[in-house]
Amino acid sequence: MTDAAAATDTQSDTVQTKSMDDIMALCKRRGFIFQASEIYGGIQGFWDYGPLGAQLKKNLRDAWWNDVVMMGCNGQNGPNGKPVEIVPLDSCIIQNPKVWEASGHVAGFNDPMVDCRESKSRYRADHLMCLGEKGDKEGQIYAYVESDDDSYAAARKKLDKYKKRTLTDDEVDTCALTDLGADELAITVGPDAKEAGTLTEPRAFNLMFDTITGAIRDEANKVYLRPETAQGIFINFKNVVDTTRVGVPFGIAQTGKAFRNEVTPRNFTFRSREFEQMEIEFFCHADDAEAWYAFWRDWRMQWWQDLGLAGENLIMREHDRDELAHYAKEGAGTADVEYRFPFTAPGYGELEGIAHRTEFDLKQHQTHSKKKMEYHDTTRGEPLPNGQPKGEWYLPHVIEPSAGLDRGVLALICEAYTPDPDRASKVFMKFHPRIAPIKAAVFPLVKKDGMPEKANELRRELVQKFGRYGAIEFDEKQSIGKRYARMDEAGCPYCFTIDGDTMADGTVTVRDRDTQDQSRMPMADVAGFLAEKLGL
RNA sequence: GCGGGUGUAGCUCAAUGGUAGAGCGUCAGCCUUCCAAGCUGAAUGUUGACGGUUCGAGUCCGUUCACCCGCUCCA
Repeated sequence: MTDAAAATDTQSDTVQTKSMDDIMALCKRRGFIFQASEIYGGIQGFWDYGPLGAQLKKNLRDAWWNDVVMMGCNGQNGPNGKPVEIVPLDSCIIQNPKVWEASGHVAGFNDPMVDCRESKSRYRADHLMCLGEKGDKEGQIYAYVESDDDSYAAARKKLDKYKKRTLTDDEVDTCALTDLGADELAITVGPDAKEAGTLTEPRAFNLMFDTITGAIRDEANKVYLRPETAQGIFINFKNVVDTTRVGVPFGIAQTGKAFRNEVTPRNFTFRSREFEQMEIEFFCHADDAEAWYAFWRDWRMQWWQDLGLAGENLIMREHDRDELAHYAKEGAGTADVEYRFPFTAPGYGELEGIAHRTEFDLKQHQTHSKKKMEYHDTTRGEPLPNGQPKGEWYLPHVIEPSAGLDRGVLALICEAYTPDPDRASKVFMKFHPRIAPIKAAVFPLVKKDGMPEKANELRRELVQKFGRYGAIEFDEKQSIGKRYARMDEAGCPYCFTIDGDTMADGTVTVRDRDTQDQSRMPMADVAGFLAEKLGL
């Protein structure tokens, strides 16, 4: 998360006034999200989706799948002036562990950490350096943070004070903290500590979950649950190229679960240990990477806005060069689509990252697997005598728009949550009709005079036409006000009510969730009305 | 991992160490021609879990689990 652009939030404080506790209570009450394993006391970092949540999540996933994959960025042309080509993939959660060695995750996800008992600080062990007087085996050693001048200066100062004199650079010896033995660690003073021996032994944080394949528990058969779906795409790059009539530039898209053993799962579903990603790896020539990066960055922002995350709660943030991931250092850049959640406000939390990963991943897999990953581009190269291009072999660059499905759902829920003291439910969920889990409700005004039968006719028609997009509710119990109120809390955009006039002239009342306005229309027009509202 | 807070019905919350309750919601019935109306009734709890002190623990103590906030972390 970041608090960039946080300074401009004074005019709209709608999000800040939304209580995350209230939102979580509604999620439980209406069956959007439950704590996983709740009856056994829960389990940290895992959440289950209830009936409404599951449908909401599916609607968001479907919207992504349809717009990205099936329609190739909603049918628009890419920067090359041609339709954007995307093909789907569904790769395994568990792969050969060498995949994660090649990707850097085995090394990167095992950073040993050191805690300081005195200052309560935590450091990455490989980021800590130590200094002491040359040749001194027993005097105190001072730890400092690598390439942090202030931290180094503080350590030097502490050393001088301990030795009661100012040491010259030549008299000082430095080494990595990870090279220290237990004895030496006991006489080491932490970067933010005054006393020696307050640093713990470096402890590995296993950020990848592992398990074991085969019937026998043998460490040699250790495998990992994927921490990102992306690698499944990279390792299938050649398969797709060889078996599908796609040519660079093109993308491979995939949705699926990923797992990260987060040190501190927090903020409802925002940082879960099991989560679902929606990832595109878009392959293009290095020369075109910058244009494609800009294209994806802009379109992905637009996409989230079109789903209802409009306004100033959504921002696009380009990363500073020094905070880029290792694979993106040399690229055109990385940008995040970020949403201002109640728990991040006035800062923002990441929904999707668009990164230029260069050719890093394909190169890694080419090196580790010793399989050629280069693409033969027959549209490039010098023209041959017969007029055809000579062709060019290269490792494509990758633009990766990687979105968090669960984070998207959470943002949609937070955005939709709208307190309204003037209405019966006191709150309603203002979901965009396209992603609303319940698309419409049909009510007989009273349970007599043939109204339930008539209402059932309409219900049946709507289920047949729209049931694949979401639920069509039918309710004949209790007062009409209660039924409207229930639908408000579930976020159903339109309710259709059959009354005495319906029996006489065939018109029904349509009630709008957001405005609470009511108007009449012929029952025969309802399906057309709903189709238009759902964007079908 | 550290510090602080919280945990009682589906939800929001009460309950001096002394019989576990209310409102809302849910369900059933009556009533009802457009916004949780009205009436009647019903179901729902090992008070997060385990242990201890006590004649007696939702309440006090210990441990543990989960959630929230602040650090930390987030290839």
